Amino acid sequence: MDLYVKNEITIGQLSARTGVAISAIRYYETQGLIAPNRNAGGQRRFPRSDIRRISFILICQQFGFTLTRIRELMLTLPNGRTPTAKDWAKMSVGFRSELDAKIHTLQKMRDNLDGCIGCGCLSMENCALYNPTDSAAENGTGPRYLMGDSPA
Amino acid sequence: MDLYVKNEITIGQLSARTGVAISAIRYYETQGLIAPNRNAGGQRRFPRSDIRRISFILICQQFGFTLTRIRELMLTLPNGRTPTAKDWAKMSVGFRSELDAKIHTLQKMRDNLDGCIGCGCLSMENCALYNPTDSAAENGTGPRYLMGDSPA
DNA sequence: ATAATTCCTAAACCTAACTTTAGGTCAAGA
DNA sequence: TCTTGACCTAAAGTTAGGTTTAGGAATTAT
Repeated sequence: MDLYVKNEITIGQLSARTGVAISAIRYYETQGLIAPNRNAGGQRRFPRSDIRRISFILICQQFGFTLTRIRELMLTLPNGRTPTAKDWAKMSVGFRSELDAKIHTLQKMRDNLDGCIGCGCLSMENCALYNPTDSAAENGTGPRYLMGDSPA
Repeated sequence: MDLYVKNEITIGQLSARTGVAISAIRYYETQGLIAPNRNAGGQRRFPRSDIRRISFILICQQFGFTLTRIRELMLTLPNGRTPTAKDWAKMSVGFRSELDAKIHTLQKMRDNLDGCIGCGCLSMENCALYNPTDSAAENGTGPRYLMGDSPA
């Protein structure tokens, strides 16, 4: 009755719908990523919109975001009421460009790696693409050219 | 003298060139990702090609590979001699398509997420894009539509 | 009404990927 | 030579992101 009237789901149902383990869902709660209600008996009852929240978490993880960062992102969503399209859109300002940047970086790395493998520079002492004149040391740390710096 | 003749670098130099902490480099050795030589005094001496190996590790990590997987990938590289272009190319068979697939997945997620945010479906009960007729439960677990399944 | 499920908490445990610490050794330059 | 900075090992500690266990309470099915 409770479930029907309030249109809420149990932790088992949320787990089945998202593929996320019950223990993980409880863990997400401890990390402030979701905040389910409780029924009279103390059991968790989740709004259906939490299926979307969980999906969002999974997607963000694929992009390499930590749970801490994901919580920050979701903090801009309303706490009491169900988020509207406007709420999500507001949150996604800047987020979309973060995703774009991440994809861009990966593409760049893939292409450079591809180029380097093609010419053998990943294995050779003097590769114009990767490290011309072997002077990269002066420019600081990191695999700078493959990561995005231009070999000046 | 040793360094000049053998053209090897110290762990501090490798750290400076890659931006990877000395402790991490030692850790990579325990994990079988690199296998430096030792000088008479027992100190590590790295071939310059290990700069590329470290760069490769960093790139793979950005793509979400574990060190275990990365070690597997690099196992196809020769152990004794410096890898040639052909060696790297051989290793990259299949690898390139893994990278492509990863990028593809992220693009798909970004686009679907974008669409969902645009129409508000991440917050609404009945969204044709995300979960038509709310019957996704029958199709198994996971945030299936956002992750790639088509909504039938 | 009772049995089988599902759920609860708290605390311990786990893996990956490192870092820190402690107590020394090696190497390079003045 | 001697001193200072770089390096060594082994072992313990750390953080993220969970899972497992133990002991019990709530719910659902028969």
